[in-house]
Amino acid sequence: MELSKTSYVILGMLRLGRRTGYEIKSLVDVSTRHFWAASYGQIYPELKRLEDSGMITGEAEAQGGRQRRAFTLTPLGEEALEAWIASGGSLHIELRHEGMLRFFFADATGQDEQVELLNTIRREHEAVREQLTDIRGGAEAAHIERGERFPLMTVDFGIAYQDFIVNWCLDTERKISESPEKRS
Amino acid sequence: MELSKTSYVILGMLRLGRRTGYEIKSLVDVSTRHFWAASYGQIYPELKRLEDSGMITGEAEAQGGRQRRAFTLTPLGEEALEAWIASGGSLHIELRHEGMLRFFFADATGQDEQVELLNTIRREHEAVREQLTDIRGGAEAAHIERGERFPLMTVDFGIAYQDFIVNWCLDTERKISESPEKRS
DNA sequence: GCTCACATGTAATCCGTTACATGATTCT
DNA sequence: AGAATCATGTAACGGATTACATGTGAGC
Repeated sequence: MELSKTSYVILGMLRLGRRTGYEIKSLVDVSTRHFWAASYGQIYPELKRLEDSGMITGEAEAQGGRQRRAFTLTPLGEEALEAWIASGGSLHIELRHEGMLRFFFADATGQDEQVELLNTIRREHEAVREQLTDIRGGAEAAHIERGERFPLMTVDFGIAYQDFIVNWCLDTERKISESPEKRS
Repeated sequence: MELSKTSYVILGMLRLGRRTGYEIKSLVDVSTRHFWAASYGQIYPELKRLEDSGMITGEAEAQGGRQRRAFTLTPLGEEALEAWIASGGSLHIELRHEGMLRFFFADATGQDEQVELLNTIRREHEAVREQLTDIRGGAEAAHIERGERFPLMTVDFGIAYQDFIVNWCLDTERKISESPEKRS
């Protein structure tokens, strides 16, 4: 049984406790989103498949009239999760960066546009950096309260990563501004 | 007329000279692939669409019996390319990193597996770094011979980016090895 | 003669997002 | 009363990869 990466996201989130599809999505949005996103359109069908294969079990919680199905990881699911984390082999690593793509072709424009492009890129990454600092508190709390170290280390990686790109933008902007323009 | 990002890749590559679909694909593989990949399954249909909309023109080159259609950028295509590079607004930036995803959930495994995971991640990025250094010579030549600065800057960004992650892996490995394991 | 690089394309498939449809509960 | 949040799901669509099908030309 081949599990998609996104199904491991679900298994991983359920390992931290009993959760609904909605809660999984919310958690993803404040934790893994920056290196692995997931939408309702993936999560709900995948929950069904994982239940069918016995990796998770869902129980309806009648609280009032609101429908709500919370899922728990089964031993089988936990095993699959741990095997995936520990499995060697190649990783799916993929970057799509429209900013870098434009930058690659930026010989086609003038210096002003080049600098403006770098500013646009930098602003995007600064915004993400800010989101990550907002999130960090929660990850820190999870570390202190429940001993979960890795979510915090992951957020800190994310912040350092955004900083790296922001600084590259600033350095490169300086470099471009200083050296004379040669329009090709 | 809405162009996809990948069609701009094609326009951008054609701006550097007359090229076949095959050549565009080869070029992408040694230049933009690390932040924007493209496959034949996208390139050939997209060439057709771009030709239909008048952004590029293709001419058959009868050299021997081998079929070959090389494309050139039209003024319309060049305009579209430049407008895209200079256009502000939000950029499509997306990262999918299975290594970070596993790392996020790594509280579920032991210290040995955690260290091994970091090694796996590091090795992947070292491999990409090596590919980029192989490419760099070509980008440098393009700079010196044809004044194309941005491809070289982009490769250098890529190398620095890989180095950043490699170093993070090394730092984090040290951190994990030093501090006592607390299995949750 | 064989293999590799050149060269063009399409079909099936996968993965993922967006938009839509529906409704209950809680907070202001 | 109205808005925001909780909650579940599906259908349409888009973007991209993989595998397949086909054939030429150059070098060993």
